[in-house]
Amino acid sequence: MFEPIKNKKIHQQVSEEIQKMILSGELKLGDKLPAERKMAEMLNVSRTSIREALRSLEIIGIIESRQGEGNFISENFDQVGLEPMSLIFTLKNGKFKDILEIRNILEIEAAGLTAERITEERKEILENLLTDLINADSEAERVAIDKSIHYKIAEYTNNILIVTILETISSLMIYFIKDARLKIVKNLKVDNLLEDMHRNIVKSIISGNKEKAKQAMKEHFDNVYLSIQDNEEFDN
Amino acid sequence: MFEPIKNKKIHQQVSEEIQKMILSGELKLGDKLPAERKMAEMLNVSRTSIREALRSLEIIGIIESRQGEGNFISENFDQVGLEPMSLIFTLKNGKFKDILEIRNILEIEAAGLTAERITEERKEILENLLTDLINADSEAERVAIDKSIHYKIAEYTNNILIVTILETISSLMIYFIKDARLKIVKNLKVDNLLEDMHRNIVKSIISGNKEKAKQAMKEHFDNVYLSIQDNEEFDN
DNA sequence: AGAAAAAGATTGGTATGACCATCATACTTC
DNA sequence: GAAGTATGATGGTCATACCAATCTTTTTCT
Repeated sequence: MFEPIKNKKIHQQVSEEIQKMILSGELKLGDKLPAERKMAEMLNVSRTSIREALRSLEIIGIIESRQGEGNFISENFDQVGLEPMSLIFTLKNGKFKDILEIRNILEIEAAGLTAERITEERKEILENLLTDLINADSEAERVAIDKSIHYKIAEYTNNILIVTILETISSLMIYFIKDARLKIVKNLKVDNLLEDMHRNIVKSIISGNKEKAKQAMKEHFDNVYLSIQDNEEFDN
Repeated sequence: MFEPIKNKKIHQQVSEEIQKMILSGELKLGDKLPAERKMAEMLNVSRTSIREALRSLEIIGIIESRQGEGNFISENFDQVGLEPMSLIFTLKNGKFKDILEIRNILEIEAAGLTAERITEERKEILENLLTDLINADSEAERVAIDKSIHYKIAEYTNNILIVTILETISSLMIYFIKDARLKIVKNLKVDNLLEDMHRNIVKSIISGNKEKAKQAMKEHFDNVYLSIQDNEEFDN
C-alpha cells in the first residue's frame, strides 16, 4: 500500500530534533541550547518556528527560557505533567475519589518496595523525619514534614516513574482542593493519629518487612479516608 | 512582606486564559476556538503570542490545530502525556525495570477494582474479547486483542487516572522497546500461556472476586517477567 | 589597584505585516 | 442537478523591527 505522505509542521520537526538530541544524550540536564537566532540559522527556518517548538517543550517542563540568558534543559522536573493532567482530568470528568484511589495504591506499594530496598543511610533519614514530625509545633510544619516523609518513601523505591507519577497526582490533589494536605493533617491531629501512623510506617519500613510496611501505609490511608469522609469539600 | 510582582509572559497568560475557560466548562470537548487573528484582537496581543500559547496547549494534547479550519479542543486524549514522560524518563536515567514495575502494580490493582465494579454488559465484552483471543490466528491479531483486554480492564475501573497513566506507561514501554508487546506475546505463545492466563484473569474478574482477579493478573505478569528474563533487550 | 558605574553586546519576548497552504463555502457553468 | 471554479476564512511560515533582561566589557572615579 501507499505510505501516508508526511506533512509535519516545521515547529514540530524542530521540537523532535531537540528531543532527539535529548534522548541521544547530546543534551543533558542544565545544558544551554544555542541561541534562538542561531538555531534558526542552523536549521534554516524562521525564528518563529524555533520559538513555537521551544514553547511546546517549555510547557511540558523540558526546557526553561530565561530572558537575556538563554534556553536551558530543565534541572527540576518533579512537578512536570501537572498542567496536562489537570486539564485532561477535568475534561474527562474525573472525580476526586479517583485521585485518592490511585494515590493510595501507589503509596502503599511504594512503602512495600522501599521496605525491601531500604539502606542504613536512608533509615536514618526517615527516622530523623519521624522525630521532626513528633517535635513539630505548628501545623504548617507538620504538613511539610508529612509531605517529606511520603516523598522520601517514594524516592527510596528507586523507581523514578513512581516518584514522578505520585508527585503529579499530589499536585493534582492540591489543585482541586486547596490545602488538602493541611486539612487532612488537622483532622488527624486528634489523638495523635498522624504521628502514630507515621511511626508505624517508618518503623515497618526500617524493619524491612514489605507486607508490614504496606499494611501500615494502608491503615494510614484508611484513617485519612475516614477523616475526610464527612467533609463535603472532598465530595466532588 | 511584599507580594512578588507578577511578570508572566504574554503567551503564558493567554494559555492560562484558555485553560481557565476549559476548567470552567466554557470550552468543551470538540469545541472550536475563535480564529487566531480574532483572539489576538480580543485579548489585545499579537498573533505571535496567541500562537505560542496554542502550540504549548497543542503538544500536551489539549487542542488540535487544523489548517484552514481552526483550533479545536481535542476529543481524544488517551495517549496524552507520553512526550513529556519519555523525555523525563530518559533524562533521569530511568530503567526499563521501572516501567514494568509500575505497570504490574497498576494492572494488578486495576484487575481488582474492575472485579469489584464489573457490570453484566461489560462481562460480555470481556468474554467476547477472550473468545477472540483464543480464535486469533495471527500474532499481530493476538497482540491487538491482548492490548484491548488490558485496556478494557483499566477502563472498567471507572478511574480515568488509571486509564491515562497506564496508557502513558504502555506507550513508554513501546517507545523503549519496539514491538515489546509482540515479543512478549510470542514468548507466551508456547504452551498457550497467553490464552490460559487471560482466561484466568477474565473469569476471575467476571466472578467479581477481587483477590482472585488480582492474583490472576499477578500470575500473568510473573509469566511475562519470566519470559523476558533471558532477553538481553529488556535488560535496561 | 580596586570598586563602582556606564556602555555595549547578547539573548529572549512581543508586535507587525506579508505571503503561502489548506479547507469550507458560495457561485457559476454545463 | 452535478461538476467545476472562484472566493474567503483560517492556520503555517517568514522577515524584520524593537523592547526587556542579562551578561560582558569598558570606563570612570576614589
